[in-house]
Amino acid sequence: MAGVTLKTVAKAVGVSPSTVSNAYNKPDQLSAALRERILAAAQELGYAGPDASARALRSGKAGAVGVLFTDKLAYAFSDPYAVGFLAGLAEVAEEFSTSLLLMPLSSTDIAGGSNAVQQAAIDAAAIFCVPGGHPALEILANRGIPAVSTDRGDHPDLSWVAIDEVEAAAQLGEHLARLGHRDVAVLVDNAQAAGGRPMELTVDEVGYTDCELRIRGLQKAMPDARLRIVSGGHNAIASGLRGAEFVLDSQDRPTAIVGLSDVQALGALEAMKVRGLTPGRDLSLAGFDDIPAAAAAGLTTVRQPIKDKGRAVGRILLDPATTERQQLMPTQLIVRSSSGPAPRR
Amino acid sequence: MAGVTLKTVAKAVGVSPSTVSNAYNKPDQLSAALRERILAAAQELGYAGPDASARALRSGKAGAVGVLFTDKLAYAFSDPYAVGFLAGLAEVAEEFSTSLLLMPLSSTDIAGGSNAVQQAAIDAAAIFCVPGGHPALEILANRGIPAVSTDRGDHPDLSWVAIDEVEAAAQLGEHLARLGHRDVAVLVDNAQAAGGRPMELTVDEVGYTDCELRIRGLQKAMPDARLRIVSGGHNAIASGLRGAEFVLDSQDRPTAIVGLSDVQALGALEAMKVRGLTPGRDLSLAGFDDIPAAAAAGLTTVRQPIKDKGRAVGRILLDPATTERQQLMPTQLIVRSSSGPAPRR
DNA sequence: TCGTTTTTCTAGATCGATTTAGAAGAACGA
DNA sequence: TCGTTCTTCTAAATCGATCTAGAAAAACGA
Repeated sequence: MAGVTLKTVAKAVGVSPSTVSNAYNKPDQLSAALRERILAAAQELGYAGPDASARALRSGKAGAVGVLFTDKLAYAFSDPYAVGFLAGLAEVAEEFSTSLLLMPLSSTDIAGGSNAVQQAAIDAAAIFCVPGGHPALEILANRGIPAVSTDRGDHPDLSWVAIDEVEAAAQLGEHLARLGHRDVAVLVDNAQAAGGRPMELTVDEVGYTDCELRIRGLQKAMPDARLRIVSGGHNAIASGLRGAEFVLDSQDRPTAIVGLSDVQALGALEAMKVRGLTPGRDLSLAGFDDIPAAAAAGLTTVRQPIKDKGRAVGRILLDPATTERQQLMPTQLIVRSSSGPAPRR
Repeated sequence: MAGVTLKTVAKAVGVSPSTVSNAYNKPDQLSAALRERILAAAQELGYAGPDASARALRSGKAGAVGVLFTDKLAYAFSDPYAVGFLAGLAEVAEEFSTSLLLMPLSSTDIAGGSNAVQQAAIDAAAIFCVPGGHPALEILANRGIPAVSTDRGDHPDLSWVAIDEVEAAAQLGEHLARLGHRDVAVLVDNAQAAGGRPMELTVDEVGYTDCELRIRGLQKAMPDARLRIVSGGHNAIASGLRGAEFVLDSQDRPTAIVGLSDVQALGALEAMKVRGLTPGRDLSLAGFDDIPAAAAAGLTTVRQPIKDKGRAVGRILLDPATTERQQLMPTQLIVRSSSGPAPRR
């Protein structure tokens, strides 16, 4: 049963291996009758078609696109925003019958090379929300694998599909400033705080490029506001909850909380509920992304077209007809009931 | 820059290719000094480490697990239930630093072999909600790739992690029967109805194994009820909406609607809202899965431990210590406000 | 000091296909 | 009938590593 290769089939039929290969890959290179005969013999022998790895090696095409998907792969799926990106990407991948390879980014043994990013057989890669300077990015670059990022890089020849993070956050900041907010807590994703102990950070300690830019956008729009950057851990509802608790139970409570993702903001919403605080009245709350649950929760947020982002990344990676390798997607401030005028002191 | 291989590095350092290979894979097989020298030379030459495809070919390990993920890959991400499964699987994959290969199942050119399932370099596969008899399953079997399914198969040597679909559905059926329901519409995922035109089906026309079993469970629990099987298309909110519309606007409205997934049920909920129908009073509604949104919507449903399912599948595929290759997971009927007594005629 | 073990490294076969260049034969046009 | 083109098929090189068995050198024990 095992050990049946192209050669076995070729011998059985009495043709050359090349011909068997052609039977599978280039049907017009041999007579229909012979092809039938070969396929039948293959069936008989239990040959399941050309070996994937061998083909990949010889032809130089893996038939798969790698997805570098946030630090913790398992966390990625807890954010509908990330999932939306993946859905868009999958749509295009499906169209080009290409597989999607989700790679864990655990940075163990980077040098030794026993790393998924190092080992993965991929033709190209999509980089979603990976903190700048992550070793995996370097590995990818070293391997010479074309990549598209969801963050604008500084290299002019880097491909990306992104939003104007600074501008988008600035819009939100202006909205809050107009409402009179001068004391704002910002909830960010942070690996350091993942232990469970919420902590306050400086801008430079924020690892993720997009988060950093959003904070700068807020700062720009509300230059004389006090911005506290707080993290309760990875990007998840529980982290938002913890981060918000930390802030709400502190001596001087801010008048507004901004989650740099809706997921974080929804966590903060829970913390507010527990404390009997009404969003938009007692304290303003805003998020980022506009995931479906944000609408249901009445959350003010910044909408970005996430599925389109995924699709665009897919097109750049797979569709040769795509020439624009740097695409800026539109964003929109969505004002809902969770934001309101800052209460008087 | 390009064309740098093991050999190049070996020649540059003045050692054999085997030694360079060992420098990457078996550090204890050579002196630390030489290893340093080799790694340095590799760096210098721009060698990015052993080629993934070549390694996969020679060593027979691809370092990836395939995921056959529902018919339409893009649809899979619209159901939090499916995403939960993936999250659990990803967790285990990450632990074993194995990648996850999401394969599109579009069945084009199955015979020719230009198919993702045929071409994928994978060591094992997880089969999630793929209709029985799908050609991809046969391809997988032919290739001799070990697989774990989320449906119980009939072969005794097949691995699976599943729930007792019949029993789970029967519990829900009993609940509805006790409430006096005798006329129930069942919303199912169906590819035929994907065109946009909702349609009524027979049990045998339902493609998915799990759906079929759940219907049988309902039938078993409510033998003298009328069960109408209806589909509005693929598994998505919009399909549930369309299917429910079809049923609600028909001559004889049922007294209860069961979505065979929460996503479908949530779609039905929207259709009811539009028509001013209060779930649990005017008409009962139930789902399946217990996704987070179900709780928020007050949806009666059958809970299944989806993340654990994903984890269990991952363990069977990757952890040699796992011996139980067929695991039945528990389910639980969650009664919420969306189900109530059948109104008198 | 000599045999033995251990460490360090290498030669050559091999994994399973695809590709390139070209041979053999059939069909064709004049 | 002869040269040309087209179809159908093949031989041999190649993709880039890993593996097995074993050689050479170093370390060790008595």
